Amino acid sequence: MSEKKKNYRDTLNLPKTSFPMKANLVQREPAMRKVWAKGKIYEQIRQARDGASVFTLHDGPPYANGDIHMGHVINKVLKDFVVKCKTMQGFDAPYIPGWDCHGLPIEVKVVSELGDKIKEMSKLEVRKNCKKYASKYIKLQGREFQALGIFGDFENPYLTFKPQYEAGILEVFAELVDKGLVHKQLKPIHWSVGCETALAEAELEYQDITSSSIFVNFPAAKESVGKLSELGLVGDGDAKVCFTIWTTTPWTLAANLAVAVHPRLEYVSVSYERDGQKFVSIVAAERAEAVLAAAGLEEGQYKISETKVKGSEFEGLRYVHPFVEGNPTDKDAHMVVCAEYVTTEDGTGLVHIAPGHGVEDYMVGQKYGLAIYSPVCDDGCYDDTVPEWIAGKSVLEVDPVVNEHLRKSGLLLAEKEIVHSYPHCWRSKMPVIFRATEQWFVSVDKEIPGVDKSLRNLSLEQTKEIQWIPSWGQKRMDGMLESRPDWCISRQRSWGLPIPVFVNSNGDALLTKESVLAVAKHIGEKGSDCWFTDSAAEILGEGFVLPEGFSFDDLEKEENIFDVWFESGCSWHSVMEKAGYEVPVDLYLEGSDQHRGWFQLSLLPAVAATGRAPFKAVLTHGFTVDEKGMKQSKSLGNYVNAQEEMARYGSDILRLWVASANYQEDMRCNDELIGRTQDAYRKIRNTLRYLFGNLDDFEPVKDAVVYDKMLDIDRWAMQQLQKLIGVVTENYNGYSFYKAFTAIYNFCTVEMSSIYMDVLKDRLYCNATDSLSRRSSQTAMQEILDSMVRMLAPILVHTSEEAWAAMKFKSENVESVHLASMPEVDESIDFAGEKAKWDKLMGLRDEVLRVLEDLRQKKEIASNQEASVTVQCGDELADVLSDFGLENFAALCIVSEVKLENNAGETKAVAKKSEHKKCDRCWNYWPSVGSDSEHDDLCQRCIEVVTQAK
RNA sequence: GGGCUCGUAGCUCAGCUGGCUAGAGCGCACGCCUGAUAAGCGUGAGGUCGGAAGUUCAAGUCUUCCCGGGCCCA
Repeated sequence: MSEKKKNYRDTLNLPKTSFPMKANLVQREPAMRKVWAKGKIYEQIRQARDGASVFTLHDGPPYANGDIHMGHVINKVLKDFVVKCKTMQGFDAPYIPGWDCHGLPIEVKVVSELGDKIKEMSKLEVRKNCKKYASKYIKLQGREFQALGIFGDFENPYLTFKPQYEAGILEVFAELVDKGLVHKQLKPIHWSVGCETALAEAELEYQDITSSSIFVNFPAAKESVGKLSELGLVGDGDAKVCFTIWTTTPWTLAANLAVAVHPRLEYVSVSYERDGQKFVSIVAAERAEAVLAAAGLEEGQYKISETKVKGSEFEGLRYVHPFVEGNPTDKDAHMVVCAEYVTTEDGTGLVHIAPGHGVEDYMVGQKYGLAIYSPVCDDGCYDDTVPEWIAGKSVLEVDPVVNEHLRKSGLLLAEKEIVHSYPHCWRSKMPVIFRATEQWFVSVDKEIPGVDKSLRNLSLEQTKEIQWIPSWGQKRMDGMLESRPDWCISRQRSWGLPIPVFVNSNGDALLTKESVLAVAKHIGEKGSDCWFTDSAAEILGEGFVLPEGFSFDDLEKEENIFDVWFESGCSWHSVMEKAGYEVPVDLYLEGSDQHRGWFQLSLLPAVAATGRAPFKAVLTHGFTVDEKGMKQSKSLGNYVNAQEEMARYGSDILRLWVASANYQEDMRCNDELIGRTQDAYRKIRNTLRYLFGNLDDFEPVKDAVVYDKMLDIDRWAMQQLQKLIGVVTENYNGYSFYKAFTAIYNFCTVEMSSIYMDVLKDRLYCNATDSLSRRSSQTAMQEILDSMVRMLAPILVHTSEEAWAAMKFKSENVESVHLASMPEVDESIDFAGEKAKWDKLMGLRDEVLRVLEDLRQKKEIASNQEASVTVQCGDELADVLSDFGLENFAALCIVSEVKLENNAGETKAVAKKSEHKKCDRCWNYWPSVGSDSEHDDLCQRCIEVVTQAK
């Protein structure tokens, strides 16, 4: 008996394929990449698309430092999705990866690695080491990116230290100079004491720190006390009359030049006694009680004046600096001024002003003609213009000294500690100070000649022309453009592109469009090292005509370098425009932090130089967070190591994880979550494998069945495929990869695995190999396999390639699936018109399956094939069922028999164990089993198949 | 503190202009199959739609406030 059964097994068309169930991605992927590398796949693709419409995704340069992390993975994989989709849609979509190579992080790292050796090294030698360092990481990251299955011109990436790139930066800079947007100015900027350089906003990190916050009495000058008496604020002639200020940075008091009040705010005087000395303090009415509380004075110990005076009344009054004798500047100082930004949120309503140490202070100082006094050196220590007892001390450590001095002189009204968020240098991690230095700026508010608009306004106009994905990107960018200050583009370091300014002995700067272009030409040939080796004459060229007042033997080179953001912000020109691509490019795609960073700082130079944004569309993605939605960091221990994940699961899994998440929001990510995408991968892979297994004997040219002659359920499958292609196309076009993924995945689980492929088994396995019914389903399966593999190609780059290679027949005669095209919807296949019918049939099928489950729970049947089902329903459904055919519906439910009772009542399915015998070959319980005495264990269909085969 | 943004089952996502007992897939539980087999199928249990007020005949969907998260800034 068992022998007999075995024989029947051999008469079946069981799946057969060499496409393995186990992916073995970690082993298989590198081998596949070797084949791609050997065949120069990227070059092949570019050649194949030569002459096609161009789609330009311009790569934002990652910083050439460290291993790649999940942020890189998300960004680069999304970019690769875009490039591969566009390529498969027929575009010539180049991908030129780039790296940001200059800048502080590398220099700091190199300097610390060099240690003491650095003292004997020239700038040039330091730069050489930096270049070596950057190059190492460019190679490393390049390998890591390619290990993700990313295609691109990794042989010729763009690097911001390449001479031609540097020349491009200067060409853009020349335009800005020509338009008068570049100027030098003494201005407070963020200064890193640790790194001894100016910092850009993007180079700051905010951390909570504890600061000493102090209330200080600034004694009013004698001549001003009279005025205060007139105003009715001072009665007691013995009292020390003071303007009371509050500050969280005591060290800046040394540079104090004024006290600001709000012109329309009301002020009062409070009288009290301290250490036997009577005081009268001027404070904002709203702040009086809070100030007194801070000073530890209780009710009865003080008196608040009835009189209230508007701040504007104080303008021009004088005070005596609490510890600086005389005026350290050559301009006016130590007076009360008015400023709109003074608030009563905290403090006293009087603000100490140090124009050299705060942006708002600076602006107030400009208005009142104060000096920009900044008595702090590069290393963060006071110079010798301050009182002797603090001269030379580090401002980061001097606060207690200042406080103590004030306490001794009786002017410290109160002191307490506060915790607040304060900017820190991203490299040295030290608190940043505000310090006025001479820096180069790009003006955002100066009118650009010819257009009569400022760079700010012109940029704001441009954001309207850009497609922002998601759409709120514009709001975000506009907000930043509206509030940003002038762009400080100079840095005082070695590792970067020098700002091409020459100075003569009069201190006049040579900076013209012509001079910058002349430098650009020289640097484009020799690289920026030449700035440190060559003479001004060599750099500018012998033939350069100097403007009046300059001569070659009286030209010093400035040693400022550019903010790296200015460098990467010119990539649209250095990389794209110079290579002949049209600018604006089609797409920039980065994390949403780049609204402030690369997007904005590319927009500004481009708008300034060309009047237009450098991109047509900007797509941003969110960041990875842990499973609870919290920020990931190594110190919190919730950090996901991209290298480990790749080594554990393979890059197709990582890519599938990227594809499965909605990148517009934060993406929850940990090892478990990535591991779970393996389940989805297996389902997709097994779906492909099943299709492969049943197509082994199928030759389309010979066996294919035209759509009209296909079986109903096969046409249904074809319809579902068209629907899927439509959804996937739409979502690939809209960069909604996770929606495309969901559609493909659900197609695999529901339409294919749970319905179609299950239903098909009887027909595929048991019908005659060459029967129309079998060929019909194979035709659909071939089409589905071919389309699925192509739709999966942008995401599962390796697996789809493996599948493509395993396909005996393909819709396109190309070696790699990445050279193939995306499937397109076959408009002749109407799935909408058939939907109503199928909804009814599938609904009824669900009902039948529920009834069968009941039967199974009662142990009356095991497999569905053992069941006989009776459907009771009304006319409408009965008609649908009759048209479809009861035997077809039985096949759809994988039961042996379906009977119909048109009882005009509500729809109901009844099931029982079949009364018929089981066919030993197909396991169906059909009436025909046993009707043939020669084959009493078989059904009629199987008898025919078995005898025919002989 | 400010700007932008997000918060629907354990996970990934649907829920259009407010309108039936809030859906899907995965995962989970239970069961079936053993002719896709380190596979396949079925059934089922899971949700105060972050919270609270409000507008409305009706709110996951609109308004306000609050809570929590993220990015950027101060």
